Amino acid sequence: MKHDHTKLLHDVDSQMPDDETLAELSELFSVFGDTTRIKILWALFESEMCVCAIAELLKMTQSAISHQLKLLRHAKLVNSRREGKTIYYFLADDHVRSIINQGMEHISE
Amino acid sequence: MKHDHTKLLHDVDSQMPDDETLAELSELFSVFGDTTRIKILWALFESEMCVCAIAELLKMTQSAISHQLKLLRHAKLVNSRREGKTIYYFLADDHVRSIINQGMEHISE
DNA sequence: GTATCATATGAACAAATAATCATATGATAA
DNA sequence: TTATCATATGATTATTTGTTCATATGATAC
Repeated sequence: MKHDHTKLLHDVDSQMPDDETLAELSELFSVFGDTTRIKILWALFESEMCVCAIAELLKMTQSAISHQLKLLRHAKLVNSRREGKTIYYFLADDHVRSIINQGMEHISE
Repeated sequence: MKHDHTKLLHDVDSQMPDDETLAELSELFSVFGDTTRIKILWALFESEMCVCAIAELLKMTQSAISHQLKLLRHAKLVNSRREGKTIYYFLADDHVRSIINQGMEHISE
């Protein structure tokens, strides 16, 4: 007979957030799950930056950076402001820092 | 003339961790960036669980869960212990909770 | 208006990834 | 040892994802 764990399953399931929330959560983390985007976020720790500066920093095309910034914007991790032709990107809030800091703590052990 | 930002780039670059660290960091976050794995981790918040219980909880095959647990193990987010035929998985440390909590804070705004 | 700089975006393609299937390993009980 | 339960793993496949290329938009200067 296979072993039973219906009681445990019920307890655990009752604490589990709904699927939509968990999907949002994993989507958020997957935004952090790319080297290019992590580098962009880390750069913005120091200062707001325009797209072409980020591209130059990471030695990547403007297009690639722009595509990634779009994802970061949609995840509400960065915001932008226009100044003439230039668009400056900056961190949306402090969660970015704390999430990345927690991640750094984990890998530095 | 294109606009210049060599000074900024130098400053930002000097604060940037090395590529290897940033790669590790993004790999860590990409482990959180999947619904199945987030569900597994959330389940383990409540209690250690054996593989077949997790599979039953998430209504997925044992194989799929086992593959994901492997990734979680390699990221050092979970550990396991054997008890007879059964293998119990549990959270490796408290970073898992704090990272997920920070993520939850961000999406619930 | 035209030219140019800065950025955004759609399509296409290559690489990475998550689930499935079949099978292997490892432990226990008979 | 044979049968069974619990888990792991390799190969395959469908889907997702990141970059590139070409082009579009939007602002400024002339």
